[in-house]
Parts: sequence; C-alpha cells; structure tokens
Amino acid sequence: MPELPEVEVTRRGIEPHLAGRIITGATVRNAGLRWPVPRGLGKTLTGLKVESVKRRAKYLLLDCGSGHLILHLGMSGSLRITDYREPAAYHDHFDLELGATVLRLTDPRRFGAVLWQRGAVLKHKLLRDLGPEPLESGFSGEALYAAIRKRGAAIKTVIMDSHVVVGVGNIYASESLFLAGINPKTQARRLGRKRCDELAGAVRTVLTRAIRAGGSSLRNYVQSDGSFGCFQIDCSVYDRAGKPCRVCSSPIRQIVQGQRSTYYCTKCQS
DNA sequence: CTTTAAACCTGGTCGC
DNA sequence: TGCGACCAGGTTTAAA
Repeated sequence: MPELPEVEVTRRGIEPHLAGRIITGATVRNAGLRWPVPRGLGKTLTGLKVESVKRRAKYLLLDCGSGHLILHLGMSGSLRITDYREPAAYHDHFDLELGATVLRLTDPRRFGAVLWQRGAVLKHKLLRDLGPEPLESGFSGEALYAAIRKRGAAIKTVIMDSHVVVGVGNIYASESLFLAGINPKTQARRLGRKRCDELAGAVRTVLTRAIRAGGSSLRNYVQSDGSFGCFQIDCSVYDRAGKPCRVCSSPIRQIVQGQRSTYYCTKCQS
C-alpha cells in the first residue's frame, strides 16, 4: 500500500531502530525484485553504521556514510522491525541485520527494490531526474504552473508524473483533484495560475493529512506484527465508484486514464 | 519533447 | 470447488 504517506510513516517508524546502529549482516532470500539485488550486498554492508534514514520521493535512503542503501516498496512491499528469531515467511525477501534487530522487507509482487549506491545518493539514476518533493518549498502553484505549460495530457496523469512532482500516486491523485475541484480529464496546460495554486495546495493537504493519519498511530506505531503505518484514511472519491459524493451526493464516476482507474465527482469537479 | 503501452510479479475477487 | 478473466497502491522502458 505504499504511496508517499505510507513510505514517510514507515521511515519515521524504522529510523529509531536503525539510526546509530551497526549493520552486522544482510540476508537476501530472493534477489529477483524489480532489479536484481546486488551480489555481495551483505559483505558490502557489514560493519557500516546507519547514520540516518531519509526519503526522496517513495525511496527510502539508509545513509551508511560511504554509501546509501536504497529501498523501494513497489506496489505491495512493506517493512517491519523484528528480530532474528522470527522465522521468515514466503515473501520475506530481504533482511538487514543489526545485532538481534532485523529490518525485514516483505513484497509479494516483487516490484520493490533493494539497491546500493556508493557516494552521492542523489546522483543515482533513479533519483537524479526527480521533480520537487510535494511537501517542500520547491513545490508550489507557481512551480506547477511552470512545469505543465506544454502538457496537453490530462492533469490526472500529469500530476502523477515524477518529473512534475514526486509522490503523488493513483489514490492521492484522484483525492487531490477532488479537493481542488478540478476535473481529472482537464488538459494540464489549460489550468491557470490560480487553479495550479489550488491543486498544489490540495496535494499538500491530502498528503499531510494521510501522513498524520498514519503518524497518529505512532504511539502504537509498531503493530503487533512489527509493521508500520497500518492506517486507512477514508477517501472522498477513490474506490467509491457509484457511491454518493460526500459533498453533493451525485454518484462518483470511475474512468480509466493511462491504464489506471480515476475516480471523480462530475458535479464537484468541473 | 510528449505521450502511450507494455513490462516486471503475485494474489484476491468475481462470474460461470 | 475449480478455473479463467480481470483488477490492484509503482515506475521504467521502448516506441510512436
């Protein structure tokens, strides 16, 4: 279930268990993720200290001084803190070991990634060309307006383009457009400055709200199974096809854009 | 440069 | 109960 809020909540959950700890080993049970897990990764990592856990887009970056361990959860991945006595299950593909503590990656669909980058992590091919973080100052109505001037594609697909802004996945794309009152089929370049302001604001609001929903369970943060960020915000439109709009009661419509489902209210989003 | 479709995988659900 | 079709929260890649 990883969209940006889930990844951020996971980051906050794992960092206290990792920061300042020495890596004692790593176990790769299945190297066949989105890209092959690098050979000899355990040897590369052993003895290094995890300085901090950062996030860029939906990538988690474990700063190990001389390099970074890059983790991505794909569509079905999750991380949890457990210990070495816990037997690994079928989809537990990767363990990072820090003494008795284990950071364990579970990912049934194996769209996730475990990579190693020496030196400057932001120069990695996957991170190099990413657009601004939605919750930082680089993303604004002004920046959005400038970025989409020449885009004739539908705003729903453009807002999910990581060159425009990172971290807006399929759920929160629909939710943000609903909050901004913008029809997802609108050509991106047709949006004026004001609507870009509204959309940028909506993206920030929706993501912040979702992080807070996960963060609010921070107290009981580590679930009984050790996983993080187990939360479900109730959506305004996503997965609500045919159900009444929570604002105007007209039925939520589902369409397909760029091979993904989009949900919107035909009345509220003109 | 922009846009589109296919690809990587497994698992759950639905209709017959 | 079984089976096929279809769907799913991401992102790269190639091709148009």
